[in-house]
Amino acid sequence: MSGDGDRNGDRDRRILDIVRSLGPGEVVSYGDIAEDAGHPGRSRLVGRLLATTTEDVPWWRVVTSNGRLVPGAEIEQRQRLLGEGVTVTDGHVRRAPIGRFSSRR
DNA sequence: ATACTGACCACCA
DNA sequence: GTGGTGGCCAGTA
Repeated sequence: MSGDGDRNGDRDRRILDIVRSLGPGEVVSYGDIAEDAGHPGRSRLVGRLLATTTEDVPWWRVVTSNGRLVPGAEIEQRQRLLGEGVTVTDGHVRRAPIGRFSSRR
C-alpha cells in the first residue's frame, strides 16, 4: 500500500551505496553523487546524510562542487586524500571531481 | 502550521 | 578571488 515504494531509507541507502563505490583517488562532488543517485539538484541531501550517517563510507572522497573540502572536517579529509594520492592545496583539491560528471577541466 | 538552519549549488557584481 | 542572493529539500524547535 501505500504506494510509495521509495521511503527515505531507500534513498539514503542509495546515496551511501554510491559513496561506497568510490575508489581511492576518486573524488566527486555532492551534486555529482546526488545526480548519480537520481536526485539532481538535491546536493544538500547528500551533505546532510554524510554528516549524520554513522555508516562506514569514504566520505572524504566527497567535496563541494568548487573542489572545496568539507567544512568542519578539512583536517582529516586532507590527510586522507593526501594518503590516496590526491593533491590538496589550501583546503581545496586541484582538479576536483574526476570521473563521469563535471570534470571541470 | 511557521521559522531557522544546514558537510550545497548556480548566478552575478 | 570574494561576497551576496535565491533556490532546493529535510530536520528540528
